[in-house]
Amino acid sequence: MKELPKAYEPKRYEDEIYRKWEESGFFNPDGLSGEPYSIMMPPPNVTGVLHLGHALENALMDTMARYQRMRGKKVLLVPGTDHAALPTQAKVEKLLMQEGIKNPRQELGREKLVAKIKDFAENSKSTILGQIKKMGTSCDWSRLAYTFDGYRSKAVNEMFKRMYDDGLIYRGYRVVNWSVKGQSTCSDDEVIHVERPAKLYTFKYSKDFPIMIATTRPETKLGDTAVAVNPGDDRYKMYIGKKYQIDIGAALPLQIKIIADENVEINFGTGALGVTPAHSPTDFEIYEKQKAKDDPIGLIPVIGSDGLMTDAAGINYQGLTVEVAREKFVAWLKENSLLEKEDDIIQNVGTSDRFGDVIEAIPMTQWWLDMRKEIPGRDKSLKDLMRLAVTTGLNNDPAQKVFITPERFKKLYLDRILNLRDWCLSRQIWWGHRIPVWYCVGDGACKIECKQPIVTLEKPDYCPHCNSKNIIQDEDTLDTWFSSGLWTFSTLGWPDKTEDMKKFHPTSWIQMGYEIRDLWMMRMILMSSYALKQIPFKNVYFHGMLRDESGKKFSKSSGNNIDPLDVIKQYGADALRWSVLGGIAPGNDSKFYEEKIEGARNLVNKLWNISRFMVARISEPGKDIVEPKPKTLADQWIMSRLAGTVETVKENIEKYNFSYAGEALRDFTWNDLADWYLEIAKVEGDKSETLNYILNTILKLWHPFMPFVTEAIWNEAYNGSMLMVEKWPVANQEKISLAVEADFGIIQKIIVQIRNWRAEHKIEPKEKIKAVITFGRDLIPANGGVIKFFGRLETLAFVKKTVTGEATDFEIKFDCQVDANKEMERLRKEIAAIEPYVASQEKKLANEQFVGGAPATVVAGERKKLAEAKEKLAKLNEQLIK
RNA sequence: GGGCGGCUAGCUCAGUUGGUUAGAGCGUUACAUUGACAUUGUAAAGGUCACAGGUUCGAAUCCUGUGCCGCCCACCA
Repeated sequence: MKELPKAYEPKRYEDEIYRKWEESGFFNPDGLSGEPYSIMMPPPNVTGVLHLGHALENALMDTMARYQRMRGKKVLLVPGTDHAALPTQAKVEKLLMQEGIKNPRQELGREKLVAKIKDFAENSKSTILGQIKKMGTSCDWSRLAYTFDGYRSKAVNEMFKRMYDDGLIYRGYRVVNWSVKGQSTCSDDEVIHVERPAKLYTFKYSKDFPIMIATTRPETKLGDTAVAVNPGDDRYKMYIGKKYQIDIGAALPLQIKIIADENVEINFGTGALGVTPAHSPTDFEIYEKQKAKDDPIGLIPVIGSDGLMTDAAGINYQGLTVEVAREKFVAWLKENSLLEKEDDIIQNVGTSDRFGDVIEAIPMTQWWLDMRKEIPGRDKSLKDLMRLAVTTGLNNDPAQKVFITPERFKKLYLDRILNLRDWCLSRQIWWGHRIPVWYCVGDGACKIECKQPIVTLEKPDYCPHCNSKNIIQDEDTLDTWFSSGLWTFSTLGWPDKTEDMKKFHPTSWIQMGYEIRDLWMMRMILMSSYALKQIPFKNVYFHGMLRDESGKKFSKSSGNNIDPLDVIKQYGADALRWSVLGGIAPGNDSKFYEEKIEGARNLVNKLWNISRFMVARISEPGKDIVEPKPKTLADQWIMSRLAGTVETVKENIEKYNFSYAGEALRDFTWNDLADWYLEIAKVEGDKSETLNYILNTILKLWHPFMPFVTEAIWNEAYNGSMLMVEKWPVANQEKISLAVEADFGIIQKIIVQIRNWRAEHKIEPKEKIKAVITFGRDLIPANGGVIKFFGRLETLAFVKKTVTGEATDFEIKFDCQVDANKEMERLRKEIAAIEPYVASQEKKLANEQFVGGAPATVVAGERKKLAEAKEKLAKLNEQLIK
């Protein structure tokens, strides 16, 4: 027997326990046997510290990892961090600007700025890793990965080269999403659409121009080269093919060609679209289409990468910001009576998710990944692979199919890839994987071939064509998601053919927030399907977002930020884990607030205290014990409930219903075990074996959810061994007995009735009363001791029922001074509650359609219910008359 | 414009293929307090399951429509 402190103090145990786990070597799968089970941690960005969302992710991953480890799997959970190219550079630049460095890129230059970012990244990396440990996450630190370390860089270059050699990566002059503030491109996924009021201007290029057009961006009209109309539009048909030369103030007169395009809607606006190929992705597509049709139109960039109007915009506009140029151009239209009208509208404007400024569409030469092109020798495009991975499975192999939880996200994913355009890979920021492409800037002796980019894994010494040593690397870096897309296998040593690759890929399960579905899941599927012909993971689970009490996202800017470390400090890691996991459903957001953490802390403490109680009553604690033989109904009952709980917990973890699994376990622990069985143990006595068995089992069940407190108790109770690698309990199905549970339910009902009666008659809890129970079944007197104890009865007598009614029936009479009026009132209240029910049951059973239509078992059940209710009612009426 | 999710007790949420008198936690109220635990116990109050139709013997659950809240996608100039 042991004396444990009254309350669980997480601080006393957590760090030491984590150290013991780490030292045990069981975080590393090499020390485990069994079937491999792998989870890759979504690497947190090295932009700062972990927030609550990460706490949720760690709780989810670790619960799964610990469960699987105890199930006897060879579990690998790889920790890591993401260099998060653009977000990190944006963040550090912002900090530097706050320190007074106005233009960090100009003032520091590439090398120094990258060094600063690296410092910052390394710093936040170590903070983050420390936080992951605090959460109790059982990951293999020997396989720690970073998207920007040597191994991962090697994988990135390899992937780029393979894709380039396959003709999927190309360099092309196209319209990109350009952030003027960030001085970089971004992908379509990083553009956030924001609704803003805007003006829609309807105007003509000149007095004799036959068609009106409308626009929200008048200043770009200085670069128009065509007007597109629907070929079926009778108003404009006759103009198709005609060319007009007009002067609206641009450097050169505009050459406007009237062209036909099916996508122009006749009924929208003026039914004509002013085409600005340089500054609209749609118009650029028209430009390309026209080129393909051998009926080319021009392309005039009038906005530069600095966000100012270019020379091509004309002497009156060049150097102006777009806003000023817009006003000026509109003024000019008005002066020349070309403006038909201006309407106020709400417009969706694309903004940069990191820099926040409005995204300009600007044509540039960039690196692209082709989504639609057939992969050499595979008869499929990347887009096809991405689709097949979730539908039939890659190569029609069901083993190569990704299962998505919740299922509705599968449809969203498929819809998304349907509209996928080529992925712009290159970024002009400096923090990130430099594109593995080199150019010969030769010594004048260059050949034409020297203009070709050289794509190699490492810097070549010579130009392969002219042998010049004058070779420079592409200035640009890769989209950060390119390296994240490789995560499931770059973490396992790819492109080398490692043992880990063989064992752990495809990975078993991954979890992530739904907000990065398009950014990350899609690209992992793309990369893995392409390079390995394997899916990256067999199962993917999407969690929702944690919000505060009023439904707002947690963020520093809205001042509602909660630091997981503070929560751990105050309540412990187990409480934090439980509070983020409680009440969540796959794919749904959930709310997080103080009371939830308190509730979790109370639960942790409750578990601690029932364990204390049990440990004190176990004469020979031992972890290798056989199932005890039940001696009483209560024993049978608790064993049945325990077995049922083992089953429920397992089933629900495997269906990713973490919340439900936990609730079932809580329900058993608190309501069945603590409130009933442990109380019974006080009267029935001699429960050592059973208590040992129960404690043993529930600690294992609780471990994935609350690793620290369970390990602490385990160590106190069964010192020497480690709970983390104990075998997960197997439900003894034979012990699950509905009959036993129903029988015990009768005893509970009797006790509740006595308690109620006492409460209603305001009988002091201390006061012992006498009672007589008329019973129909022997199990009632057999549990007399329990009833007497719970009901605080002085004496309890039993009378066997003479008339046989319902088998479960019992009646309690109290020998005690009570207020007769109160008793009448109580009886009336009870009668009033039952009467309507009896009436509705009678009506239901009188309904021939119900009796005829419903299954016999249902009808029989309803009949029984009616009989019981009627009997109870009769008895109450009888008592009332007395 | 298209789509998705939510609407169940004061609050946060369960409710698994339609079948007890719709549940839990928190909060509230009353009572208790040397007991493994006040980070506790016992009990009570509290719900037209957003609304309107429909299918069915029977609907919180299935179908249709409406409303409100939240989110995602889209090149509507």
